[in-house]
Parts: sequence; C-alpha cells; structure tokens
Amino acid sequence: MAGTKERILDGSLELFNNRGVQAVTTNHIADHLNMSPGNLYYHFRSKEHIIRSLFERIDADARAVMAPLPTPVSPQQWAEVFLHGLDTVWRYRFFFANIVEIAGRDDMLASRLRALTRWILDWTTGAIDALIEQGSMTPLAPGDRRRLAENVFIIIWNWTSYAVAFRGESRLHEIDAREGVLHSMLLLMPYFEPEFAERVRAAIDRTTVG
Amino acid sequence: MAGTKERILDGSLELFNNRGVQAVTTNHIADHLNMSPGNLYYHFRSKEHIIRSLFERIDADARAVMAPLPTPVSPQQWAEVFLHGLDTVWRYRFFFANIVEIAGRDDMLASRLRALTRWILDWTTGAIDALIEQGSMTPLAPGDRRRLAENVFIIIWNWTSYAVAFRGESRLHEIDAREGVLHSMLLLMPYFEPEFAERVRAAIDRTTVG
DNA sequence: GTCTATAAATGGATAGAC
DNA sequence: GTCTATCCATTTATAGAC
Repeated sequence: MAGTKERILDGSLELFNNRGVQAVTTNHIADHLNMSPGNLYYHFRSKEHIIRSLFERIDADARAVMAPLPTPVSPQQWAEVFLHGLDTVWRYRFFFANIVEIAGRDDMLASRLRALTRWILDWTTGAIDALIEQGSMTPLAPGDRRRLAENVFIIIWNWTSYAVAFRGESRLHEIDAREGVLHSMLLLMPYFEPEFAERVRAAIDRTTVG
Repeated sequence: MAGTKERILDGSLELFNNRGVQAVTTNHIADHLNMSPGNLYYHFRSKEHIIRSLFERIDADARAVMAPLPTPVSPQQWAEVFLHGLDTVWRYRFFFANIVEIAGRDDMLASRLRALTRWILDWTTGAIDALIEQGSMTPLAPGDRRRLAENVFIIIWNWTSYAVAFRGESRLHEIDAREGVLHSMLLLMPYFEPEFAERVRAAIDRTTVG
C-alpha cells in the first residue's frame, strides 16, 4: 500500500502523545496498526527515524504558520499566528514535552531544531519590530525585544506540558488553547497600544482553530 | 556505611543531569559508585523510588527558598528568591526537563508535584499582591495576576531546558543563571515602579548564588 | 510490501552467600 | 550492608518466506 509510511507516522504520533515516547516501542506501534514489526522496519530503520520524520512535519508546519506578515499587521492576523502555533504544539505535544531527551540522543535532529528555533525567534523579533514601527507597540530596548521573543517562545512551547502535568488536563481531550494564547499574549500586552490590545483580545475570543 | 542512601542519590542526580534519566540504568548508577546492583536495590526498591527521593529534596528546597517574605519586600530579597529558584532548577534539571514522562509514570509523585505547584503559585501570587499593596507594583486584574504568576513559573521551570537544548549550553558547565532571572523578571518589569525595577536589576547583577 | 519467527542485547530486579 | 550470579521480561532489529 502506498500510504504506509504516513500511516506509521500518524499511528506513532497518536501513541507518543497519549502514552509517552519512552513507553511506546516499535512493536506497540506495529500492533496498534495491525502491522508486523518487520513491515514497520521495512519503512523506518528505527524509532529515531520515525521521530525525525515527525519533526519534518513540525518544521514545515511552523514555517507555514509564520509566513511573512503583511504591513500593517492586523490584530486578527497576530492572534491567528499564536493560535495556530499553540495548536501545532498541542498536536505534536510528545515532541515539545520531551525535547531534552529527544534532542540529547539525536545530534542531527538537535542541530535542525536549533536552526528552526533561530528562525522562529528571528521571525518573532521581526514581528515585534514591525509592531513597534507601525505604532501598535511601545519601543523596548533591543536586548529586551529578543528576551521578550524568547519568553513568548518558551511559554508557547511549554504551555501544553504545563497544562497536562500541573493542571491535570486530560491526555485525551483538547486543552483550551485560548487560555494558552492568553498567557503568551499577556507578555506583550503591557507594550501594546490600548486599542490594538483590545482588538487582539477580541480576535482571540472569536477565532477557532484546529 | 551510613551515608550510602545519600551517595546513591548524589550519584544518580549527577548521571541523570548529565546523561538523561532515560539513558541511565540502575546498573550504570551502581557502576558509577563502584557498588553492586544488589546493594543499590537493598537501599532503593526501584529507579522510581530514587527519583521520588530526589523529588523530596526539590520539594524541601523550594519551600525553603520561598519562605514568607517580610513586609515591605526589598528588591534584594525579591532578586534572591528568583536566583535561588533558578539555581534549584539547574541542580535538578533532569527532573524539570522530563517532568511529563516522570509524572506520567508515577501517580504518587504526580499528585505531590501538583500540590507543590499550587503552593508555589500561591506564594508567587501572594508576593505579587504584597508588592502591589506596598506600592512597588501597579495593580493588575486578579485573573492576570494569576496568569502572570503562572508565566513566571513556566519561564523559571523551563529556562535551563531552553538554555541546554536551544542555546547549546554545555551539559557540564553552569549556565548563566542571571540571564534566566532577567528573562523571568522581564515579565514583571512593566508593572514595577521605576525605582523598584532599577533596584531589582542592580540586585540581580551583584548577587551570587550556588 | 508484508508476514512469521527469532536472534541479540539490554535492563530491572532478586536469591543467597558473606 | 554488600557482593556475585543470574533470571526474566522487554526491546530492537534482522532473516527469509510469501
């Protein structure tokens, strides 16, 4: 069958998310898909390679979500980027929750991840600059712009882990992405123009995602 | 020997931090300590129990660091709590980096962790309230106070993971805790009175920890 | 492309001597 | 308290038939 590789990736993702990467073995994945271990290994040389392929999806997703913003940036667009970003983190939450172990055992993936991270941080810093330029945000010291971008990144990255581990959100149901976005947005709110801030808040309320 | 339990905990911590919890087996730990696996199992029934004992240390540490603050809160005290908090996260970084997997496989630990988290968030929210009351901070909506506390918590919790995985900080050397504290403090800065903000910044610069 | 069967290695854990 | 020896279960991965 043609779509076997994709089926394996989809099944692996589901199991990783719900049971944890570590707890899921290649045999579990094969079982889950009513497939033989031999067949699975025909398509992927190892569990590591499955994870790498899942990272490719994340990478593509992230770069698609963070397309160049048209000027001026509208509150609606701004809110959508965050909602989609958080949605991606949720859909691949096993990856974001276990990044230290995953990257620690695959140098190749670790270096590609660092590249993606730089890209995201550059995009975010650039977007903040654009907002400042168009008068929607009050200026900050250059060092603090980068720090702010990094903070937003860290909050989005870890929001689902926090929600699952500390708030006890079910591992099987959707968390409230909106609440996560409100958290990350709170970092920027003090710097937004009052009207822009208000319109971002409203956009978060009315936009659905996923 | 009397201190064997502590030796096991110290050795495990070192290995977990430097090689990853998952990669470290009970046999590795025994080897590392020139001790037999049998002896290790005499002191701890399983790897899970070792991790639980390490959590006990973290729990005690956190509650000690976050002692009730005298009023009024000085910028120096405020800075010190954050520096010590970040230092604890660094010393037990394996735990903070792998919390989802660890808590996902030990319900007992997970529930104790949730209790500690609530305690820390309550402390932080209370401290923010105190700062507002004494006029060092401008008021926020109640919901936003909690969100702010949660954001600070998430940044401190994940700063070392971020530093290791994305900035490529060595796994063997001290990261710059100061930079992490500056990141978390940036969340609060917009709400601080200018003079209080300045004195906090100065306190972070001159205080050493660890 | 897919299966069955199984090799090879590892890791958690225990028994029993000292 | 500590060691040696070892069992058992799990996991990765491959060989070879279909």
